[in-house]
Amino acid sequence: MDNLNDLSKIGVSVSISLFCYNGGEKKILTVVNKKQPFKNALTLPNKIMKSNQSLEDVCSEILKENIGNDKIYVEQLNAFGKVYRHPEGRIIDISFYGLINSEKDSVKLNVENNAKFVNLESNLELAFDHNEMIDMGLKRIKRRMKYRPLGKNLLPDQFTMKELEGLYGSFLSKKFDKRNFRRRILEMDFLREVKKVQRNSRGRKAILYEFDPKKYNNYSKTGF
Amino acid sequence: MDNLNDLSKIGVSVSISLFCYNGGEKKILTVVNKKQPFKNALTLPNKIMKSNQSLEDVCSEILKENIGNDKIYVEQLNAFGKVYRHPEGRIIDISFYGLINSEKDSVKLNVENNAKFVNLESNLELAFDHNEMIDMGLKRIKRRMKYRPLGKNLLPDQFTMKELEGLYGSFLSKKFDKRNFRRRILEMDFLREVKKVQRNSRGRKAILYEFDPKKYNNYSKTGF
DNA sequence: TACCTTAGTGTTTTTAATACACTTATTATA
DNA sequence: TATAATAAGTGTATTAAAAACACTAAGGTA
Repeated sequence: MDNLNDLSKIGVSVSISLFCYNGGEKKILTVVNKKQPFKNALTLPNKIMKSNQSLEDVCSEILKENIGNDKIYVEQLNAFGKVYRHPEGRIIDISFYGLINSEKDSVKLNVENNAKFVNLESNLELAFDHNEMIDMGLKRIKRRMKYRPLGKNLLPDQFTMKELEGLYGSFLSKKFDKRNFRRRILEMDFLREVKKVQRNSRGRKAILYEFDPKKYNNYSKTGF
Repeated sequence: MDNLNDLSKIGVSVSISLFCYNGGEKKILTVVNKKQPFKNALTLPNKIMKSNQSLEDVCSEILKENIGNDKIYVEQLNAFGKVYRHPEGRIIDISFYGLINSEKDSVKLNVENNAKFVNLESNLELAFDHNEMIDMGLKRIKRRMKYRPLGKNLLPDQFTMKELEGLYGSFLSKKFDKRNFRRRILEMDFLREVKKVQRNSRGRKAILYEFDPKKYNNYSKTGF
């Protein structure tokens, strides 16, 4: 790379679409942009990569900075490299998505950055090409959950079948038949019963489940 | 990006795993590396990105340089960003894969680069993390062909059902039952009959098919 | 204790996937 | 020119998976 300096007027940034699912709602972590031309616009948390860092290092940094916790499941999505995608210069972005449960995972939102989880509604508008990144993240999750288990990172440690069904229904935009859903999930055999609890003020107690870590991880790697 | 210059001692390269399928064999385009420490080793064709280029522009450049034709189907695979992945400096690579049919698509192999298609055998060893890239490409193709049609870019314009079956069998490492395969493919309804031809020195004539471009493209976008 | 609310359960029907073997068309050659 | 050899093409029965569907059980409240 004799001429790396000439060629390297390209900055590399990493951004994360950090999804969370709370109270039946899909949310995403946003920060407020500090610079013109998108000053005060919402963006995905992101950071310029430094030459001594790996992509995962930058993810860690972004997560620590914005939620004070980098023990979060992330996966690479896509590189965004259009020439004029960033108004301040030539910056390509390697986009990741992550999954979090904001009760179970410790989260200290960075006040300075105005970090917050906002509802994933269709009218949510982020600066740059960040909407595209979210869409890609959602698509990836949708596809992934058809052949791998999902929930460990998005749900609390223990949950009812109805809550799991709600999660699947929410991400797949689909209403499940609860009998068929329950049967299919239980056949996959990665859940174990914990106990029964009252989930609502009245009505029958629901069975609480948790993921069997070994089985969950196996399926997570190899798919069904 | 006040400090883009400090931070930007990261080079960005693009590489392509260009797959081709000829005579029942999967092949991949390789070039011979010219610099130490991997001098003379086989690598994937790749190029440093310049700041006025998009990722796709670099792909075009790589393709033109090595096969003299950039009208090739490519899709982004993954960014590779380990700190020491490249011995000459800090370079992250955005890896693409592509599909080509070397009869139908015009190909002028770059002699200077020693560009050639080599058989995809398990003992093929490339420099850098390029084997990882190929593996990822193959996995992606495998997954993709389960819910989208495949073949348009890898087969000649007209082909027999047996040839299509061979392609699927080769990429999925699976032997198909020819009756079931034929039924499934024809039900998907993206092929049309052209005529019958003698494919071998003897035996019954085979039906030649071609892809119906509209239907193929629809399924290609939306999946089955 | 009756009634309202929520959780949990089985069976039937439909659809998709798999397994399986012979017939037809054509060429080579006896 | 008949026949043996080769390759292409075809249909049905079985099995497995997905979808449709409605009642019973448990607990709280009035």
